[in-house]
Amino acid sequence: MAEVRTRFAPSPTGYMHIGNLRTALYTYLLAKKQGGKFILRIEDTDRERYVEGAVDVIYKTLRDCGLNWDEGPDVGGDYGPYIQSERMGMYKDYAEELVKKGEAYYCFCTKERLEELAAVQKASNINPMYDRHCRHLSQEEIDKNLAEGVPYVIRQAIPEEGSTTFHDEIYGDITVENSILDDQILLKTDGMPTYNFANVIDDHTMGITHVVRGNEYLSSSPKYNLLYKAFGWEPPMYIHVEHIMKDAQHKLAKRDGDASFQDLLDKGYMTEAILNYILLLGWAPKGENEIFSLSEMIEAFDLSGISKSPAIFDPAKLKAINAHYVRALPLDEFTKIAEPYIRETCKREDIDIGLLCSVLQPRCELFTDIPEQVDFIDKLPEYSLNLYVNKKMKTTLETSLDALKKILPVIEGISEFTQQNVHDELFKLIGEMGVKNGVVLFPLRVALSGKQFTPGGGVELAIILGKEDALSRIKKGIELLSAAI
RNA sequence: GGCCCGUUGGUCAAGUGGUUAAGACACCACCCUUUCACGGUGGAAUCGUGGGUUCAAUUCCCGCACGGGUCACCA
Repeated sequence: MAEVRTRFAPSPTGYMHIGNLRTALYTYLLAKKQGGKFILRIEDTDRERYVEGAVDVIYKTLRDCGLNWDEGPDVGGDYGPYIQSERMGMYKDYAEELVKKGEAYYCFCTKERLEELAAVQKASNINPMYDRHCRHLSQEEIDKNLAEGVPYVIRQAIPEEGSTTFHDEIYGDITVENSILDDQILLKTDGMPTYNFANVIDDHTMGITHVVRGNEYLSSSPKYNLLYKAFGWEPPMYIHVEHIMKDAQHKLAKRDGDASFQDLLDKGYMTEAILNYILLLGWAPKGENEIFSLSEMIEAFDLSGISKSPAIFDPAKLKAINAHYVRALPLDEFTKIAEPYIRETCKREDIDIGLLCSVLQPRCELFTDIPEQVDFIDKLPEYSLNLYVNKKMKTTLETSLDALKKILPVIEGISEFTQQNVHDELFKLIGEMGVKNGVVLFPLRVALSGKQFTPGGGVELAIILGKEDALSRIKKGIELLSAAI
């Protein structure tokens, strides 16, 4: 079997939708799984939509994700150029070849006539389709128009009868009647190919064997097949993938705020987690494992796992996967990434970042949550005394006050303020008091942080804050509780 | 509207002509614990609907409903 060649062919919009990224991922995996080539082609035939710097967004996203291409605009290859606008010369020739074969024809219809036609069809409840007015023009008329420089397009001559079947690897054989297929435009008035035409030419001339693309192309695939047939070419294998939805009836769209790779990055998700999650959105592994590195994905990926129905994007699951990756990070790496987030709200220089990170990591799902988690360190927030009351711990305002009063001299008495010493002394106190750990440690944690949830327990917080600050916060707690009781 | 595609717990989903219908996330309970989290154990929760075929249908066929896609000189 010939070498597998797949391609990712985005148009440069400056925005990488995660649905597109997922398509790129599947395309990449499909090629790599079979030791084939993954090709990047930029489809920029729409000049009006050109966005400065958009190609770089594509490069950067793909590279960050590790989806490195074997051939492409910047790395070259034997099938270039890899930017559609640089391949302009060839499309016209191919279109004219089709005209000669009788598989396509010149159309001189004006925009006005087309609009009128569409209006009439719509009014009479007929499906809007080109009426093939120019399909039967005499050669004299055609030559005359051409000679006079009348603007024209080239349209595909769809067979007037019969049906067309194409095969999709996910959906199987799909058959449609030719009578419902429009004589679509192949070459525009400006000489540029339409997407549908350029795609076929490019895929064929680049030797693409498998086409992975969004489900929206399912309906136009018969026309693609007819085009391949008209040229006498072998069509590629088609793999159509369903959309990623925001909910049951809406696709995940730009305005939803988390539709692009960059949006997700901005929200604090890790690249590996995003890639891992989108892999699972529309593809199911054979085993029970759901966590995959890129190389593991290549190993595990197969077409049979691709879903036929749309998948709803679930931020909760993404977050869970992200948490998995955060926890799997070596501590020093976690620290490196977490520090800037910590510094957003915690400016104190005298704290032990290493200790803070070691307790923070298991409680961190998203890096962007960190600023809020550590904001109590610089300044004790105002807090509700209700925090001291915990049914399960059996703590009340009274027991908390009592505990804090007993903790105070113990902390004061520790000369070498280390985690070990603080731990030992407090547990000695707990032993003397004959109570459960929580009765002492729970109020301590509250007094030190003023928060319900904290990175670490009372001992760790005391060390992070330092003896002096810890003492003043305990005193503050005693003061508040005394006043309330 | 025509045509095409789809429909298994709240979400992602595996799977089968006879199964206790996997697993993950979320949820609930309990355990562990220095709170929360992490970890562990357990729980609740699913085959859209109506017909047919069959000894047997979630699985095969048809209709219906619902959802999506598409019908551009956009890609």
